[in-house]
Amino acid sequence: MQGPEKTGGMNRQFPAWADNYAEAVAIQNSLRNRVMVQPLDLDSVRWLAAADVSFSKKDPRLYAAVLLFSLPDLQLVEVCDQIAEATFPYIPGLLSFREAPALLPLFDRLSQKPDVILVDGQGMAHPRRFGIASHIGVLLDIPTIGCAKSRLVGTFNAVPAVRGQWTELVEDGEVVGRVLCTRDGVKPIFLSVGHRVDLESATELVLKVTQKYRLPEPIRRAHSWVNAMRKGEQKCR
DNA sequence: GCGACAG
DNA sequence: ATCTTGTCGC
Repeated sequence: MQGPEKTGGMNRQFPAWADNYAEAVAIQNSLRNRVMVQPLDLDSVRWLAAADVSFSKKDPRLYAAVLLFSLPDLQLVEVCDQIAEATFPYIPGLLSFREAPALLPLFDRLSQKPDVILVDGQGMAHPRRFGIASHIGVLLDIPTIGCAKSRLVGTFNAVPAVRGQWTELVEDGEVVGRVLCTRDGVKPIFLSVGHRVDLESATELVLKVTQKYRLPEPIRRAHSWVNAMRKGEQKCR
């Protein structure tokens, strides 16, 4: 008799996704070339979405939500959420295989197609230039921006704690993102291209939707929403 | 072999 | 990310 199999931490079936590390990496390598880096006309952005996932250390359930905001008023106009079973573990570099399956279905339920999506994680600032923001962007073919709270890869010079200041995030001689200070006196966030945007457009848009706090308002609200879901609260607004 | 390591 | 209590500061 054997105890629980330790095959590397991976779980069972995952239809359109992956069953193991090697397969997941192969999928990333096959999709990475679809990423488009190009300017995004911010004046044409009417609908902006933010996606996030929360979970407990205990149960394997994922609390996922996509919030839709109107611009330039930045008002929350719609929320689509769901509780899904986690079928893939968290592995640095493979975050999308854990969280994206729970988020993608939610976009189909939105009444408006987002002009851009803010994702809590990296875009091209990733070992294979294909973080969760890029993955979601390519699969939906919608512009996406990676907004992470910490670094996955790359080196950078310290950023002055002044709103709007930024330094380049570099890996292997490539500029993979920006370390951006969104508010005076706060730690910077890690911005990177997800899909169909460039760093200039991403920086401008993120600063535009970052008001009183360190994180962009849509990301904050999404984070708050999924956390409330997990705690079984009703305070959503 | 030893660290690093989005969420 | 989550698990946790108080605590320092505007």
